[in-house]
Amino acid sequence: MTDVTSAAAGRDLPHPDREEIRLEAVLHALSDPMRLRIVRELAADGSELSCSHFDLPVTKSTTTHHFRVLRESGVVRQVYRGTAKMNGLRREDLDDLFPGLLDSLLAAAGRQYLRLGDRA
Amino acid sequence: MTDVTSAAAGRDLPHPDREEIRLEAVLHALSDPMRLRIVRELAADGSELSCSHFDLPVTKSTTTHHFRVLRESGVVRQVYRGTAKMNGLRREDLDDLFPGLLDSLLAAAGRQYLRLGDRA
DNA sequence: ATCATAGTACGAGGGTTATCGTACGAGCCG
DNA sequence: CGGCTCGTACGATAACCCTCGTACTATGAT
Repeated sequence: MTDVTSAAAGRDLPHPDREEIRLEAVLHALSDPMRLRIVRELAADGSELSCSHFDLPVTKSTTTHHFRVLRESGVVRQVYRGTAKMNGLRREDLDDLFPGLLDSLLAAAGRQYLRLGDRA
Repeated sequence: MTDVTSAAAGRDLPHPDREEIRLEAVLHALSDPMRLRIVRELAADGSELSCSHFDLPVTKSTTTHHFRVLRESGVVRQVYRGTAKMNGLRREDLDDLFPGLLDSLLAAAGRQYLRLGDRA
């Protein structure tokens, strides 16, 4: 049986409630190039992605660290599914708290990418 | 004679060119509560304000530090006028680089203020 | 010239961050 | 079971950041 909602989905991780999300924390999370890149890919894809889907130029431990920062700041929602940990943007929560902000940020990041390319 | 454009206006400070402004640096600058507060006041007022106009709960040296971060990230433009140092938001530059971002950011900050009040 | 005001420079303290490496745990597959 | 992959935990390191105090410069007013 492969019920996604069963306990087989794995232990769950601490997330801030919507009301606990702070703008400063979100901006800090997004001020790191690696994390901004993760969020951009997440937004481009639209669905949930595993941590290992991202091919980042850092080690596994560092990757874990960045995803934790994103989760604890309220930017992403993380769920275990089997051995994989799936990551999804908390679009609804963020749009509710800060209407238009996420889209502006993604647009700004996209523009800068077009302007400067990959060079960090 | 009180010509504002004369050399009497004082030495000038290094600012990043518009094209050099990086989103990550802007987000980092705005992720500090003190600096976010400064930017909010600056936006609310609309005109240039001196450093000493702000009544921040930190020392003068720390205030100097925060304004430098804001200037070096391209968020504000600083100009000496007599003994005062005037600060203005770089609205045009930011709007050109990242259309809508500053307004979204300010709106988000305003919303959070209404929601949570002053308590940092 | 004297003094007050606005801000700077420098150095230090204490905290946080990004990064790594190695060792470990938890699900899956043969 | 045994091994593979995914991700975690922990410790270490080096860099960075916010804050302060003290000493200093520069401009304007008396």
